[in-house]
Amino acid sequence: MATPRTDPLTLEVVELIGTVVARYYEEYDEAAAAHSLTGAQARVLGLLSLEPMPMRRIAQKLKCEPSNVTGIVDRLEARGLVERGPDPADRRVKLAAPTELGARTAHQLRDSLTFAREPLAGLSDEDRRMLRDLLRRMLGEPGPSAG
Amino acid sequence: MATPRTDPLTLEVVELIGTVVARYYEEYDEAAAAHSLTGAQARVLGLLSLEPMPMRRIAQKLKCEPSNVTGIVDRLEARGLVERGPDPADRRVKLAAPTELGARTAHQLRDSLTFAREPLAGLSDEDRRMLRDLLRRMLGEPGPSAG
DNA sequence: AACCAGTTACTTGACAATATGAAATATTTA
DNA sequence: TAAATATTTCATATTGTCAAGTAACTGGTT
Repeated sequence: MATPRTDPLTLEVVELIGTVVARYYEEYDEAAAAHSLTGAQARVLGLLSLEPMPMRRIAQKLKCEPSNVTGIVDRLEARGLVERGPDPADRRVKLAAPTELGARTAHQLRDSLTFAREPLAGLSDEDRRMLRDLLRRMLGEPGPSAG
Repeated sequence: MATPRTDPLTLEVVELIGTVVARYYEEYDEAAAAHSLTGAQARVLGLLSLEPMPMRRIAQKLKCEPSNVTGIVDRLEARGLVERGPDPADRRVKLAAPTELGARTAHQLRDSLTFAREPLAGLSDEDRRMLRDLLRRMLGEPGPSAG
């Protein structure tokens, strides 16, 4: 296990990633707050705006207990952003889906995530491609060349 | 406002960063849980292991209300990981510092953050330098060439 | 020096949101 | 029928905000 724990270059990259993570969360919560949503609520609403899904799957995506999702969806439903409907294939399951208002809110939320866009605007296309490839390799994703 | 919201390359990089963020938090919380610490507790302990500081400064670093820090440090103190001491220069201030056990725990925690190291191990030195420079520019940091 | 107003640091209390885990209900599956 | 699954409810802990309270510092005045 000769992992290079003290390699200064690695440490610096780790710290930079930590900064990226912190700023990402900060901006995400700010954007959510601008719509009077908590971070968790915004995340669930964003998930559902891509695709309605059962409560259990939300819990899996969020990596939390299903009982926790009940409360979050309750609050979103109370605000008219999400609706619970039956699953025709399984009467135990409840499918959560955004209302029209919820879909609009999710769209606005996505638009207001400036962090993603603005700093990247400072990079050239070439830079962005490079960054994409490095992140892909870091995450162990195959990338299109392997597909 | 001609922000390129739909530029596919930008969107992909944004999504990759989102994945990095998610994995970072996941591993951080796992590492913390392995020491029976919550994420917030681990973050505060990590902060203090770099440098003891007043309660207020912890709140600033965490971007939360000082009253919140009181509870987190209370719990860390109850477990013998952190101690509150007086600030000789200002008797209103309480300096939080890790105990020896706390310092050891923080060190182990840092060591178990494999996400930081392992994926980076898949990158060459050249790659890491490139990633560092791109992240730096993305974050609007000057970098050493400007220092 | 003493005093007083305003500010600052921290804590406490009330409350909401998030999170877990155990137990209950309804439904599906074998 | 028995076991497993999806969801909810309840008890409880943590995290977070805000308002109020206490202690201590600061600056300006005598």
